[in-house]
Amino acid sequence: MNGTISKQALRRLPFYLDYLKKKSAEGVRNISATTVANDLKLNEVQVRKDLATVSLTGGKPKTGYVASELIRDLESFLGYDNTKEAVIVGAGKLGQALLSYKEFGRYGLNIVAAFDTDASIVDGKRIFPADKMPDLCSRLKVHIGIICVPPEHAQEVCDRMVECGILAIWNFAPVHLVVPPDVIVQYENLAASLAVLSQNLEFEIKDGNKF
Amino acid sequence: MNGTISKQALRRLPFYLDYLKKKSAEGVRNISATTVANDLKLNEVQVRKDLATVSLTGGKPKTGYVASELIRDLESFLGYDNTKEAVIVGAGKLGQALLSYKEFGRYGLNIVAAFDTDASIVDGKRIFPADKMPDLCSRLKVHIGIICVPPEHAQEVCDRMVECGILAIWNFAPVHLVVPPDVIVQYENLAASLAVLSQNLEFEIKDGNKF
DNA sequence: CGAAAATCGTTAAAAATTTATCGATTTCGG
DNA sequence: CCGAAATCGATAAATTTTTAACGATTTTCG
Repeated sequence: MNGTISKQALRRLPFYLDYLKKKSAEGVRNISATTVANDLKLNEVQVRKDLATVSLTGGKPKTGYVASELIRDLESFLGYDNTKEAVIVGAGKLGQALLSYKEFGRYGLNIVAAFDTDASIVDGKRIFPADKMPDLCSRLKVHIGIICVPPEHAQEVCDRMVECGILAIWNFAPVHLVVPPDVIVQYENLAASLAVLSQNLEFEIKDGNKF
Repeated sequence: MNGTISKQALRRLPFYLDYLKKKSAEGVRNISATTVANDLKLNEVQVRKDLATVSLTGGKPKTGYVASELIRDLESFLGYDNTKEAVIVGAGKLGQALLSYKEFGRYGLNIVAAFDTDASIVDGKRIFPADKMPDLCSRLKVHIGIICVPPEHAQEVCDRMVECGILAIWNFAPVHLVVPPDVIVQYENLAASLAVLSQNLEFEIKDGNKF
């Protein structure tokens, strides 16, 4: 309905999508924002607003949204129907995990190659030596780079990516990256999530499970 | 200084910590909120406030904070000096990656065991059959559970964990989990991060790198 | 010593996000 | 057909988070 969306709301959309797909697979045809909110333990108005932003047709009073349409609209909004190419640098455990994560295809992300210092093969996919990156990125017009190297090498890998024309970097290394203003970095920070979890757990234990 | 902290701020703390450790290793003794903010591209007041909440001694005008003290205070605040035990269920690629991620120890997290349907060995660590979990969790008083199984099995693993006395769940499966009110769930949602990245990239390309 | 520069911590304003309220619309059951 | 129940979409209030403004303190240097 409305094109703009907040960053927070954007992060909720994949949740809705997963949920709706599950419901849809269970045979649900129509679904209301109220139901989604209850099941996902979110505020009803928030869900309604989020869905209104992405839905083209809108919902109908009393019946709600048509699940299949809503799924389609969410996928479209999230760009899942518009595959983007990406490369990974760093084929350690994490890099390998991402490389063999089959689901990325459904998220519109196609990992076309992985690089590391020494070439090898993971899950049937070749790992290329790092110096092949520039050529490959420019030839295939890859704009997304995923960094999975140890923190001390992250910045140099980042610099290399920028030289190769990468515009968006998904950084799994726990360091801040310095990039030109036209390059965006999305930090994937396990420590940050862990911090939130631990903090909450601490309260939980301290309060003796009050609630 | 002040005990309360916002969730957002809490997520920034590990960033500061990584940054400060790097600087400290480079020989920096004193550091100001201004410098941190500039290097990390954050708002100066925000950084100052964040640091003020965790720092016991506070900073001094003109010189800033003593790096080593600030690091200590951050680690203490984040509970990194107070190790918590955790178990992983699901020893696929992601589970293995987490299991062999050496840095968790520095984050106050000690993964004491991993479980999966069939027992095996990863990185010198034994993977136990899932039915051993209840016994082990209760004996070792483990309160954190990490879910790395495919989405369709996440809820049942979650239920099992709750039965075992787990109080906090770090969920890497892209599904919402239903838990009793005294159990907390932290979702680690790769798709959500990817959505933010893609969305930003789209604007970037559309705007022709205006900025 | 004393003025200038840098930084701190606090208070206040602005912006973003979440939550509440309400009238309008659609379906269902009698 | 008509009233009750459910849901939508929109507007408004409340909350949270970020950013700005400012006086106070400490160091540096002429």
